[in-house]
Amino acid sequence: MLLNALASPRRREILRLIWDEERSAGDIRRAMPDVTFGAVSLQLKTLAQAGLVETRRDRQFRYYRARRAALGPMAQHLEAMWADALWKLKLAAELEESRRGPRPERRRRGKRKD
Amino acid sequence: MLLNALASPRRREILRLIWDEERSAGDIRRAMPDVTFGAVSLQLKTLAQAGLVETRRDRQFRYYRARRAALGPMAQHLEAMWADALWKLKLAAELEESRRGPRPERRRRGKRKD
DNA sequence: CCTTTACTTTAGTTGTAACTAAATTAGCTT
DNA sequence: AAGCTAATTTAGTTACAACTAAAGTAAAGG
Repeated sequence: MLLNALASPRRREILRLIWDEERSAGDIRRAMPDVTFGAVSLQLKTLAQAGLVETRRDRQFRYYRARRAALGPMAQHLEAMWADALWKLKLAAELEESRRGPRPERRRRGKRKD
Repeated sequence: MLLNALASPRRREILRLIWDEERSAGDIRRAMPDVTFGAVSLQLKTLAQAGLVETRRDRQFRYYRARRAALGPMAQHLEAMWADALWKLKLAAELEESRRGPRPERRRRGKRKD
């Protein structure tokens, strides 16, 4: 659901990254080092289910881009928010608030099935 | 926060009730018998904190009314949702889904402080 | 084949939003 | 004053969204 998808500051942060140009999932993750790749992937899935992003696959990469048309009147609202310097601080505060365990992801080193 | 306040189907249901005319808290509660008075009051508080409702006090009653202006472009979006018959079914489904224990409120019968 | 890279999915944890029951506050009536 | 009624607030419960770690999938390159 549109309103539900936009209620999360994390998802709005992602949406903003892919507002003007598509980016790969890894690219998006690199822009938000406080969460794991899995977390970003799940949020992208939520956005996709809400119809707010479009996906393109190329080789081993998946590219995401915001579907502005699907946002209707909210597109303007979001852009206004992002343009407002005060809002930038609010977003930072919101993210800080919802960041409870920012430990780094461990490196995988081959399979360990037992 | 606007988007956050609108993300809850329960709050949108309340907002809709007080869209065209003010209603007392008890009146609102009577329109949603599946939750307690306390639950409605807390949601009204959330809406008030987001600046989405205005309150008026008269004798022992508190009247609430939607502040459409505060909703900006979302006002239209909400009205469009409510006008759409399909959306009515979706709202019903959402509420049904989030209704986990619709037991009636017990009658108070004097204080028991022990 | 095996390993690495890119990403998704699953299983399990945790913080918080939405709720209930009870206590509380406040106004009205007798 | 006591006893209503209207509504809020508090304390505690529960469901769920957001996360992590690990496993799984898939493509590229040795």
